[in-house]
Amino acid sequence: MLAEIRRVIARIPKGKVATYGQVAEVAGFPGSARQVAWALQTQSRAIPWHRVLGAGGAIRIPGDSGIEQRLRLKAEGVVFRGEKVDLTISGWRPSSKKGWGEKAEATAVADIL
DNA sequence: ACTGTGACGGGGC
DNA sequence: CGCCCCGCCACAG
Repeated sequence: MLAEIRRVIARIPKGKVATYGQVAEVAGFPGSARQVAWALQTQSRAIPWHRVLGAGGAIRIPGDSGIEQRLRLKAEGVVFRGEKVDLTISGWRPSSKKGWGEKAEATAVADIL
């Protein structure tokens, strides 16, 4: 479980973000968003933790880490609309077939921090 | 085995 | 917006 979740998060391209629920679903555990959050707390040092947000593009991390997350995301070009991220622009669309979807996918893993 | 706790999410009001 | 409730699941007591 932890491994799958970690793999999915590692695929999120720089400049894009995914939600806890989305990660859980793609990882094969639909409905288990909490486990994604749990995974992040223990694995945060090995994956792009800052690219995972709550539903609607909201930062759910309390305290300074939340501030840090916002800074990191802005730094990589993620578009904010108020306190939340504009998912229609910066939301990650896994293996979207065509259209105005995603281009990079392999660009992610390398640039973690 | 049982209960409480969340970096969660969706639905209803 | 905010609040409540319910489903979810690994983990700590």
